[in-house]
Amino acid sequence: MFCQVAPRPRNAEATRAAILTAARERFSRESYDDVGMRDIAGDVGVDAALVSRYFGSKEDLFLKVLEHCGDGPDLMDGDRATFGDRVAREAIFGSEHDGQLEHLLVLLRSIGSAKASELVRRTADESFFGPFQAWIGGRDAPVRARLAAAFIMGMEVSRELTGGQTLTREQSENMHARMAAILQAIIDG
Amino acid sequence: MFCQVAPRPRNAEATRAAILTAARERFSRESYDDVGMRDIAGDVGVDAALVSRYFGSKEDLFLKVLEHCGDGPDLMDGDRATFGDRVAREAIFGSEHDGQLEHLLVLLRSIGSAKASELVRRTADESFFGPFQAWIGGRDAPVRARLAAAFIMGMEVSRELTGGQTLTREQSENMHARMAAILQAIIDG
DNA sequence: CAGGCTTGTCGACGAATGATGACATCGCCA
DNA sequence: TGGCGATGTCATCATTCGTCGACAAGCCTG
Repeated sequence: MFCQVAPRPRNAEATRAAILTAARERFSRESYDDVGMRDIAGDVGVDAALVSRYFGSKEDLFLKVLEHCGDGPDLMDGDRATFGDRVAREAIFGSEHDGQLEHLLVLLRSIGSAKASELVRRTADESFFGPFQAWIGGRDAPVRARLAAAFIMGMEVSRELTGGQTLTREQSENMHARMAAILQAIIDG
Repeated sequence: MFCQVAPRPRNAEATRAAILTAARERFSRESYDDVGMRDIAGDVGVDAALVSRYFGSKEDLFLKVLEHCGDGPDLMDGDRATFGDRVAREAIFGSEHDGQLEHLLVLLRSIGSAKASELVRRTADESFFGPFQAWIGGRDAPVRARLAAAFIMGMEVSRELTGGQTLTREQSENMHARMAAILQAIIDG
């Protein structure tokens, strides 16, 4: 007996959106090089050729994902006085992919890939470093923005590298407090 | 007129060493996926098959590079009281590849690659996080080690992302001072 | 019901990659 | 000097990847 799956209802817009969502999830978990068109298509239950037809090249699709990522919640939304606490909480306790750092995660995953690095750099500049620096403001804003951004990104990298081993609850609280204080100090000038 | 290059003298050990050096330089500039056996062989002026014969698989070669990287100068060599200053100087002013951070650079380049991530994680753990944590010591050493490591790695990532645009001399000095202070504060407890 | 545009699948191509075994060439040693 | 092991090259394979054109199936309109 064959397990015949129900055919996807013919709806171009829905399919397009599903592909984009699947692509975003893939690109936030694996690097540009490791994500294949066939993988994305498989997640949606669609042929790989369709992905190419809807989004052009793989690079175009990746760019669309990067553009779309800016839609989510933003690090800079919220009270400035609690920035350190909020971001540290997200970076340390945040569930893996539903938070404000997903955009950053997509960028970090593919930072090493030669084919994607140009897009990654430009996007990071236009939709992260730039606005962040403007939001920080004050004396030495470019320097402080780089420091804060580096710390945040580094914590993501660290989580990736040491992903397996978790800290105790107490240690996590400790780390959160320290990270929040450092970040807030950078933000405040 | 053909430009006939002098044939490489037949010396297995020298060739092996040259391949390993070329591989280390490649892997510190490009990700695991972007580095091809033919690239490395080309740098040495040798056929790609020879690389396979000397080092087995590409993964084996990458592992050899990771092991060899530990030979260089270490972040933890030197006066503890000037750790922040030293590392910040290297991270901000350091020339690209000859410093103590080259090891870290190799790891960061290939952190996204699925084929290399297992080796990267293990190496980072064994030859960086572990010793670093032990070196830091004192209260909450695991937490402080993670924070310091994250900050250092984040600065490398930041340099990569914003590589094109340089800061003014004054801004760089400013950033160095801030980064050194933060790092030193973490180290000191 | 019939035509036609839309939506999706299938098979294949060309390029690039890591890897392998057969072959050529160098240098040492008897 | 003749031979033999060490050193290096060449051609090639199998696989994977992104992409493309031809074809099939579905849905709406007349």
